[in-house]
Amino acid sequence: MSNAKVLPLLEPADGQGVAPCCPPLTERPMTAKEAETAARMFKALGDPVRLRLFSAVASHEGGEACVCDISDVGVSQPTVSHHLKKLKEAGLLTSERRGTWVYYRVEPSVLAAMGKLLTIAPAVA
Amino acid sequence: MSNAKVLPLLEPADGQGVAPCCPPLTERPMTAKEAETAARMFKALGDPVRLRLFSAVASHEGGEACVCDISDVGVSQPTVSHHLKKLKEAGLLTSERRGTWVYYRVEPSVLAAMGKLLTIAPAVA
DNA sequence: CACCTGTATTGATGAGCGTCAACATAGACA
DNA sequence: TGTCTATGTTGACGCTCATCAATACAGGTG
Repeated sequence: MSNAKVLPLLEPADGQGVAPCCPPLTERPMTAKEAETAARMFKALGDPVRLRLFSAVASHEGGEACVCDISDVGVSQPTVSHHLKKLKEAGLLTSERRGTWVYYRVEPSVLAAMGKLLTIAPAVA
Repeated sequence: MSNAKVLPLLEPADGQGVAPCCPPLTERPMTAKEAETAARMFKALGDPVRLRLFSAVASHEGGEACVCDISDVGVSQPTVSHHLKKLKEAGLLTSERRGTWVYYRVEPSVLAAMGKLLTIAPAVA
């Protein structure tokens, strides 16, 4: 149960498209269901410690990092583990155990989807 | 005290640039202070009701909306007012009273800054 | 002035969250 | 097997938050 897909925030992106959960925030008012989905992602990044952990993973070589590489954020080890779990449950990270260490990696499609959410002009095709 | 700048999330953008609070999440690990700042914005959008309110304002004609236009989100009027205040405190919205009604409008530079935070490739100049 | 509508504030309540110490689990190695 | 390191889980504590009813405030109209 390492890379469990906990939330269907967005489809696995069949070809190369991103298949975001919702249109840009500025395109039309979000429905309740869309907001529920998208808010989970924003909420996951709404904690300073989680944001640092996520940034540490995202900026690490190869887009992945061992827990031991990123756990210097000023909180205890159980708290780090707890936050990484939250990021995983939000669909922002995946994890994989390799020997003694557990490596976390970003879900690039989610990052792109969130970026599109904040797009100003939809630029209709 | 209508358009009070509550948080110095980003500079007023002198020329036309955005002057974001922090580099893209993927560029390098965020510092504690950067994370504190950016997390406030994400946290503000981390509630479904607030996300709907923000989207309603952002997608409304002219980028602004009267409270009466967007308060149909399934919660009481005081709760709507409370969430709009939170969005304002996070620097995502500004408000202005015009006669009987209060109009909220998005801070476009903040939207752009958040979008840049989620940029995948920094595309070094 | 009084009255009405739109919006904000107050105070209370219950749920959720961030944090830690203690403990548990997984894998490597001898 | 036992032991060590890395990571996850449990349980508890205090704090924050989302929500509402009641109330207050602002501005318009009569």
